[in-house]
Amino acid sequence: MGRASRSVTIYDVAKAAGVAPSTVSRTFSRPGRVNVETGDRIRAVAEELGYRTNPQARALSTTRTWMLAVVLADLTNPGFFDLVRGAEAAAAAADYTLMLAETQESAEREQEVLHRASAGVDGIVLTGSRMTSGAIRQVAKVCPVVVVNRDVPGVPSVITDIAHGIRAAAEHLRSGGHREVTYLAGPEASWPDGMRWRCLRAAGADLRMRIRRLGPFPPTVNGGVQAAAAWIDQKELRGTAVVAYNDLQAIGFIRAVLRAGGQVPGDVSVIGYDNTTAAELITPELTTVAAPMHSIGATAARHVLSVLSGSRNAPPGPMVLPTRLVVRGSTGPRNK
Amino acid sequence: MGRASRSVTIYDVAKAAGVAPSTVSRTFSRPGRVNVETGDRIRAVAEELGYRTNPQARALSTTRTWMLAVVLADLTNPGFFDLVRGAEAAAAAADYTLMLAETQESAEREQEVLHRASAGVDGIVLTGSRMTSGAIRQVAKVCPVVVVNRDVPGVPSVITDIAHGIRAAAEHLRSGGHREVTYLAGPEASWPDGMRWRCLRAAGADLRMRIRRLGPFPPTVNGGVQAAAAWIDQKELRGTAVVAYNDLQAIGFIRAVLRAGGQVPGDVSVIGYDNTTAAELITPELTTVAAPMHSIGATAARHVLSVLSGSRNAPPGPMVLPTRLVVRGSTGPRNK
DNA sequence: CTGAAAGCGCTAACAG
DNA sequence: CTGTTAGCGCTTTCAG
Repeated sequence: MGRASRSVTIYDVAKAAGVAPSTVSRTFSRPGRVNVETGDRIRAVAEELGYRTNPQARALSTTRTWMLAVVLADLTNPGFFDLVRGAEAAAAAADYTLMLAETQESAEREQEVLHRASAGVDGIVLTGSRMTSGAIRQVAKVCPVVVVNRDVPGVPSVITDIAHGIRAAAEHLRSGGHREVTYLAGPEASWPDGMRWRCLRAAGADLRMRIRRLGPFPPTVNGGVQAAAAWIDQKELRGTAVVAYNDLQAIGFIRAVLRAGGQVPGDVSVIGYDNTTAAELITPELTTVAAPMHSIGATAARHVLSVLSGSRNAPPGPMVLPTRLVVRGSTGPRNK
Repeated sequence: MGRASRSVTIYDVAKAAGVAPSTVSRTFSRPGRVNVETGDRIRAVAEELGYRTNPQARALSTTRTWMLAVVLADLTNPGFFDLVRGAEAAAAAADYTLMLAETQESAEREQEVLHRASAGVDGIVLTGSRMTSGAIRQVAKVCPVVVVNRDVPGVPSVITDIAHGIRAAAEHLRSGGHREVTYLAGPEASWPDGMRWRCLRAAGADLRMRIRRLGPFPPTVNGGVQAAAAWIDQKELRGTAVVAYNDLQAIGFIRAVLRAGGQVPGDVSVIGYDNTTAAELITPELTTVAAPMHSIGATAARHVLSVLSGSRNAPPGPMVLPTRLVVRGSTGPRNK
């Protein structure tokens, strides 16, 4: 016999209100199916007694926890804020509570987190995953999952139009006269990294630009600093423009170049990815590819919710949202 | 009768392993109290069947959810990252899972979030609260709470040595020859805001500096921009130094001043608060007061946990952690 | 519309 | 060490 600490239950309320427990239960779970007067009385008594419905007990009999998990690789990455808020908004609209978990870029931690979460939430929005597609499909079997920024066949996902954003970036550089651009690679297990690289290559081929790749480097300011060191080492091969895996990396790169006496965009034009708030903070301000993070989060959450409510029409492929290039001061015409 | 969707339960495992359900239960909740061979067999069978212990059911009989909530005002505020990670580390060490909730600076939302969370988690770390002390005490009655960055009599809390940090800031300015400093106020319901202001006043009185207050302004980059406009309007009264509510505000302030043609620190020295990563990103780099956010989070979480495990010795007052001034390029000698 | 009763999956006495 | 037996608080048939 579990010796739970006493709190106010439907039984207490029922006794105080002179009705059956099931009526109290209905009052809170199916308000329509109870006499409105009785309902009011019960609610009043409940309020007075300080009754709080116990979500665990409810979940036990309904298998619904009314919780959604958003699991992400790195809390620190500003790109996620709006995503989280979008998801939160969509969840709240459906009376769901959001739970956030960070995996710190570790596939192992991610596995563990997912394992835990999947038992306690109704659905999962998985972003920045470092796990294999197989492992993700596995999780998706146990608990509805929507993957963000990655295409995992068989699992619903929402991604952005990377090809378009990268193409716009390449065209922008091309129109500034740049013909040799270096891509600073992000984490190896990152799907968007591979995608950005391929798209940039394709755009380069199309626009007759030479594209080189450097890295991988961590997706952080410090990673960008490392990248700059490597880039500087390249001497004559380095070209006149750089597209970084993300804003943080681009910022680190710019700072390191400036510190080494270089000029941005004088010596090198730099483009980031994500359009985080930091992009506007630095000098020069960062040209970057922007995605509608809020919508992404909202779309993903809404889709998990729709699966939960039994919608059987799995979309044929990933849902794709648009990107756009935001031109600022870190890019300029070629200068040599 | 709740018609829960079938998943693997201890009964299934028990049958397959030829033991009583309670033995299976023990295997997972009290591994010590079961024959190691039997335990191994059960674990093997469980693994094979894909058994997952149901946290809701467990919580129902133990009243322990093994979840901690960290509720914070603004996800975007970089100061929180390390706090969250510290809390996460402490929680993980005790086998607890962290759940994050954002209140977006709204007391109403906060109330609501707390209401929800308190029913589903074992304890709460409450940071950046905008609620009244009374309301917080109320919540604390229902569910163990540790408040961060605020002193709420009767509720355990961890705060930082604001007086020390602000005093160091004032001394630093004073030694640069500054005698008139303006404090840019943060949100009105913010406890640290009031505290910083009072400490700065006190330090000013002590060091014979004149302290003025401007605001309140939002604790954001944009708030800093607004603050700069107000500050510039002050004309002769504005003094030669500014202490902002936080880094974001300080950054906005600096940018706006630079944009208006002013010099930093030439015309005005600026000090932030929090030592967020952005402080190092901007030009000039920001002088700021740093607090050990990771420790704060860890301390808070550990304390909630200790209350949960029945430690009855409530600390007499808030636990206070040290602060220090990080001097960078946004402050310099007085120049007029 | 309301009451009675049977679980949801797990834990915790209590015997043996 | 293991089996038996009551529940934890809530939902949901099934009667009335």
